[in-house]
Amino acid sequence: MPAPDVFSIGVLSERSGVNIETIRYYERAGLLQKPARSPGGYRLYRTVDVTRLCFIRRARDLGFSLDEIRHLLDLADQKSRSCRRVHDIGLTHLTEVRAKIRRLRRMEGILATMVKACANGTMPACPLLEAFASA
Amino acid sequence: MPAPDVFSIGVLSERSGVNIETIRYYERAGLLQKPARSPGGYRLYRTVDVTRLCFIRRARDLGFSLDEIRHLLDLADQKSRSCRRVHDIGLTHLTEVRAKIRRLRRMEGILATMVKACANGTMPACPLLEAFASA
DNA sequence: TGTACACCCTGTAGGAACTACAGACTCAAT
DNA sequence: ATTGAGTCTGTAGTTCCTACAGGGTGTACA
Repeated sequence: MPAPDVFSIGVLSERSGVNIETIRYYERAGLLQKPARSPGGYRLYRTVDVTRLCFIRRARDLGFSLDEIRHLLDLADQKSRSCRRVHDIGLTHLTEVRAKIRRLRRMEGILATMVKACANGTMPACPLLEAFASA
Repeated sequence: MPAPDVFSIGVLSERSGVNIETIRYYERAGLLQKPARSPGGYRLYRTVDVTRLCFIRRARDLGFSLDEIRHLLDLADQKSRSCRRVHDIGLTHLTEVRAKIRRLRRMEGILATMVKACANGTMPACPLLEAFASA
């Protein structure tokens, strides 16, 4: 590895918690820029790539599609030059994020109730399903 | 349709917001019980199926895998007889749900800041990526 | 009664987002 | 110079859907 702040895909995988194969897949899918290469053809990464990959991982875990994440990353990269466009895309995602938070809160409350009741040994009728019937 | 509280897969799809093909897929995958059939072989559903499907849809949207949802549904169905087991599984999911809420909150704050700044016409340096670097 | 026409059936093949090899090459340490 | 872990490309498999094709069902209306 030529420089101390440059590292291999294995190290990137370890630091980001993203599978090596998945990293290469994200590169093919255009979510990560093609990295520099060592003389022997090894991919060379930097800290900024760890940050970006962590973001992708978290966003995926929260149910965003790769397409949505591409949009969010474009926001971060400020590829959409127009402030108006940044505003609009941001607002759309904001609405979605808030809806997800609401639903998770509801799920949280219900799970907490179940867990507490179960700790007491009294299993309540399960309200998990009903909670999502409406919203 | 034999009875008024019994309906076809098309109606179920409409009421739950889940694609017809996906409903059949969930049945194959064992997330939905095999429904009753009309004399001609049509699937017959009831309101309880709408509830269950809505739950699956929401949970998927929140990033849970079908396997995790199976677990949650088992909790709801109380297939896991032991209260201790219900407690443990519930607690695991509760921890996960709370972590998701934390991350979404962070994302919400950042998006809100960006959107507000953009409404003023001043584009800030983007903190979206950094937000997920640590947790 | 028959005949449209929308709906449903099974089965299979595709897409998205990974994941897991195989077979060959690289790199660092000895 | 050699060994062994790590990486390369390419391809094939998995999960979770999604979209037909080709055929049967249900009902409404003439």
